Amino acid sequence: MDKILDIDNVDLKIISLLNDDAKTPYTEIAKKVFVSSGTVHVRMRKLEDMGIVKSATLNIDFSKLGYDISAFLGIYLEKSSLYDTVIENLKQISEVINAYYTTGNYSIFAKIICKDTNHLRTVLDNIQKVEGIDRTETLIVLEESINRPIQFFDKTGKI
Amino acid sequence: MDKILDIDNVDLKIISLLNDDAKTPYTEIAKKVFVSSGTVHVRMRKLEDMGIVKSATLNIDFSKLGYDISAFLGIYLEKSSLYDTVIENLKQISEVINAYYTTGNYSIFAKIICKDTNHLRTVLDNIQKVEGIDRTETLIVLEESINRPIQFFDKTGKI
DNA sequence: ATTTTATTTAGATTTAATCTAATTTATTTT
DNA sequence: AAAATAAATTAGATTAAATCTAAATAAAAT
Repeated sequence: MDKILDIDNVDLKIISLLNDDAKTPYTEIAKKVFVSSGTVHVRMRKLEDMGIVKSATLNIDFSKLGYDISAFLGIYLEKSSLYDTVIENLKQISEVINAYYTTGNYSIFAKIICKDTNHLRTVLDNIQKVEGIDRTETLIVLEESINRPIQFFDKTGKI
Repeated sequence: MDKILDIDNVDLKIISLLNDDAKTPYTEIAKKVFVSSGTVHVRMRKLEDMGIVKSATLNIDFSKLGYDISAFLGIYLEKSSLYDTVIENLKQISEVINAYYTTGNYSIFAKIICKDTNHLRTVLDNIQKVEGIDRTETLIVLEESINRPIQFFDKTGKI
């Protein structure tokens, strides 16, 4: 039984609306989806139980909090078998907020957030020190031009 | 007047707790921060007014919704002056959920989410068709090993 | 020291979340 | 196709939280 079959347009519409603003009351979601608020509750509990909706988080403007630099890091390992241990070490560095195993030249692809260039320098130093990391390439984010949630479609168009 | 000076550890602690679970009732946040729930409200309104907290969104397991492939794209432009118009065109492609202006070799660095390899193929085709794009490099995400919110620190340690 | 200003709080009111039982809708069986 | 069963949805009641207001406290300025 395919999980995706258990998901209908009501579910997707609810996810879509809450993705725009996770604090929207279920009563309001209910009106927009043309069901009762009870149904919204039931559907959301189902989505949470299925692990589809994992949590709700804030969308924060980090630069306004003094975290002015975010950057992507392409990390080259000495041996790709070191992946797991390097990831464990990167978890110890709190500025690393994402890390991925990707196809392409990099062994690990990561995202970091820092306060300023000095902070960035320190973080890069700490990352270079991690056993098994050969070298890194840094892509500093100068502008975020698109940042939006996924949009769902069915045969009839946007949900 | 520096905005960051208006933010104290109470604010950061509130942001930190709500970042873990944006649906946590303010009454519960209040207990953990040792202030009244009214104060949590006031602080959150301040943070929203200052544009620091922009919104709350869901953390969704896209693979369970049938979106099995996410990928980063390094995009090379014919001329870097085409940045703005290319971004406008990328906004029309709903699978593009992030796009950045970054240092490094790429003119644009983007993230896309697709259902399967067929869908990825279509999306890549559509992106290649965008006027001004020279070529792209695709980094397909095979595993997300770290995904967490930023952690705040002051002189005394983690907030 | 006194006034002014800002922040926090307790308590009241409004609003929403959650639960339950009943109804409706859909599915299966005969 | 009709009856029986199962599943989903709803209205309404209860519980809990958000929001507002006015008073109290604390901080800053004169």
